Amino acid sequence: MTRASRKATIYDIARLSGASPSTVSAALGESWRKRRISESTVEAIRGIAAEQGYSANMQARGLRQARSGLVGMVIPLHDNRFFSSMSQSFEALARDRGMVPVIASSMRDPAEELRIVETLISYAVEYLIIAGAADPDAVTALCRGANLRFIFVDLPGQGAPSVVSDNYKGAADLTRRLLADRAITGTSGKDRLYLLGGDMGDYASARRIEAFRDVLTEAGQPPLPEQIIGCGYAPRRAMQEMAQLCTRIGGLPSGIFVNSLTAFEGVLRHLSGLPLEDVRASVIGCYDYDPFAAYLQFPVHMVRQDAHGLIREAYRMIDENPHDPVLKMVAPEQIAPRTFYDSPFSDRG
Amino acid sequence: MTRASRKATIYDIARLSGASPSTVSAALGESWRKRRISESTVEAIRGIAAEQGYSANMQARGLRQARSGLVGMVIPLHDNRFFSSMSQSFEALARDRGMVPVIASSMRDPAEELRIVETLISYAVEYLIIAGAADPDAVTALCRGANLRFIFVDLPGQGAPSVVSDNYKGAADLTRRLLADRAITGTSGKDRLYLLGGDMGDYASARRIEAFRDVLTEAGQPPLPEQIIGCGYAPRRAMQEMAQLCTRIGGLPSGIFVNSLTAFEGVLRHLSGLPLEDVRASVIGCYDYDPFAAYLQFPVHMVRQDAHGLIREAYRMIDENPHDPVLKMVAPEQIAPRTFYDSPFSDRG
DNA sequence: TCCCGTTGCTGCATCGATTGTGCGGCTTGC
DNA sequence: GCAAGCCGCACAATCGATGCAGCAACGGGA
Repeated sequence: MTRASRKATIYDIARLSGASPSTVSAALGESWRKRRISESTVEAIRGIAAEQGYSANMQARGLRQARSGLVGMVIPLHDNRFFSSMSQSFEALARDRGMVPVIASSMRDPAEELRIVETLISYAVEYLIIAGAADPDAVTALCRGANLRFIFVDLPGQGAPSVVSDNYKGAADLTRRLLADRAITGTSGKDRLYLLGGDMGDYASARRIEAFRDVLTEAGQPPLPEQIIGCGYAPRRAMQEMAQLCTRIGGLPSGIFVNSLTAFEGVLRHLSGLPLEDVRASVIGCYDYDPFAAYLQFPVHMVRQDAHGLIREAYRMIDENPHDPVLKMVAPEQIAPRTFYDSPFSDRG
Repeated sequence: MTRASRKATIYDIARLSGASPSTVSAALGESWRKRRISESTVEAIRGIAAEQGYSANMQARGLRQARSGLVGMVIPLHDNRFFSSMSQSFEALARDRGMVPVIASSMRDPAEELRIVETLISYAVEYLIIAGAADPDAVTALCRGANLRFIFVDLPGQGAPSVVSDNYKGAADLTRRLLADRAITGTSGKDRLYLLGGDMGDYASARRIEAFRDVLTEAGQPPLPEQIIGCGYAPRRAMQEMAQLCTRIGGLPSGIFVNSLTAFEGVLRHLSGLPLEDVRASVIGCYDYDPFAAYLQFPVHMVRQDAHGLIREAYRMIDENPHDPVLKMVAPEQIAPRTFYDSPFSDRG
């Protein structure tokens, strides 16, 4: 730019090129052939535009065309392996279709989540993915009101298109693996399998708990209420609950099913204060995968949720735009202790 | 909305309320007092707006006001503990000042990075933070041309305001810790400290390598060129280089300074195939922190970069808007092996 | 009664890009 | 020689929100 006071507009380019603004607009876009602008004019205009560092004002274009080019996604947290993998896939797929991704995190706060959705609607996002929704019904109402195409991921919405992990199968398989790894009789407080972490109320946890319950029941040891500790996702809270549990039953239980990586952080924190042989006497599973967590001082059975698959299916559903709300399931993957999973982005870092 | 065909506008509200569009605009905003709109009118209009599920069109507002309410940040990757922590802080601080954060990842591709910056400029972001820039000079040129306030984080730009980790100090301290932990003579290929990961060309790695070199030199064992293996950040590549190194020197070296968490993933992958006592004979450090990596089967000296602090300083610099470009340093924190760090978000998950 | 000030609101231009319509000028056909 | 048609472009309306300037109505003071 010769004068850096302001961004160049098509009117500036028009003045400099001697053409009209509409000609400039056409020349810089795709429509110049249709509008019968001569190639020489187009080239001249494009030259000047490049010289001036012109770039279109998307607010003006969006206003006129009633489309913004934005796709939105709401996640609970950035700072989380599962959701940040989703972000990576979401962004890649958005750019593949020439759209600009906008990702916002709600901190699992329903009010914040709603505020974010409203904001994204204000910015006229064309589609919206809501991952791990805190209040799916309110979000559904908002999106319906704004006539916005939206889709839930990880946590489904009532009567809204959703893509979720197959939490039941993932948790059932993990529970079976834990039972197969150690003989657990279920006859004393210590000799039981405990599930720790997650909210009783949220869909994913509910399905996992259901699976946990069913598998234990099949195995002839239906779980007592105190075997299921839905203490949320926060590391600190999980650590406290873990400590309490150990105090209550007088030591580590035979097996622990940890419901998320963040909760596992807290559990690990507790375990790290115990003698290693005690920890190794327990069998430990975690519903989520992390390469470092896979190689701790004790073996951990893990489940890798297919973040990329979830997002891919979400986009597919957006494209197909089904008349009736669909619930699509994506299978998670069981990861044996001490195993590395090759992420699609492991050639980057 | 009574008819969900379209989003309500101030013109719809005006029609329904019998007021004029300008009155509606004022009533829904902050300026109704200044414009002497009566309180009763304001309430009536707000009632109707709420009923209609009205929300302002930010494209129109932004166009008119020449401000978008957006703040942008470019990061190399979402799927990375360091950068996703930045995202979390960036978003929290943006919302604190009533702005909407837009985060994009470049995959460390300079061309993609430039395209993203152009896009963000098109959307009229008001400030831009570029973390881990792949091509700082090109970004600087673009932002200057668009008259945009921008700031580099983690990797500084020439003659542009920047906030970076104190990589020299962090790496020097880490190197010293490694040397203090094991007697390393530096007299044979195996009995040396190796640095692995990062790009020789990028600023952060360059400073760290400089520190590594200086400390080793002080200790009387100036490093050979082959002791510094700048193989990038990708796990797979780091694994291969690690394997090659072991082949070359006939086993694990006495010490390894791993330059990033992602490279450490690859290193771990190699180490996991070796007998544990061999691995434990080496001293291992990683420039980055992860709670699980802190509790592996062997001790790891870690460095935690203050992502939140970096972003906080970046915002501060944006607010202060210094005339001359400044380079602000933020100290990283040394984390002893088997130690947990309490993140500011560890009460969430 | 006239003038002035205040109150409460409306009209209109504007931001930058897009797009339907239209208008000269030149070529072509017969 | 005149109508028809194409070429290459300009004009003006439009998207939704904002904010300046101004207008009608009303009250109060002289």
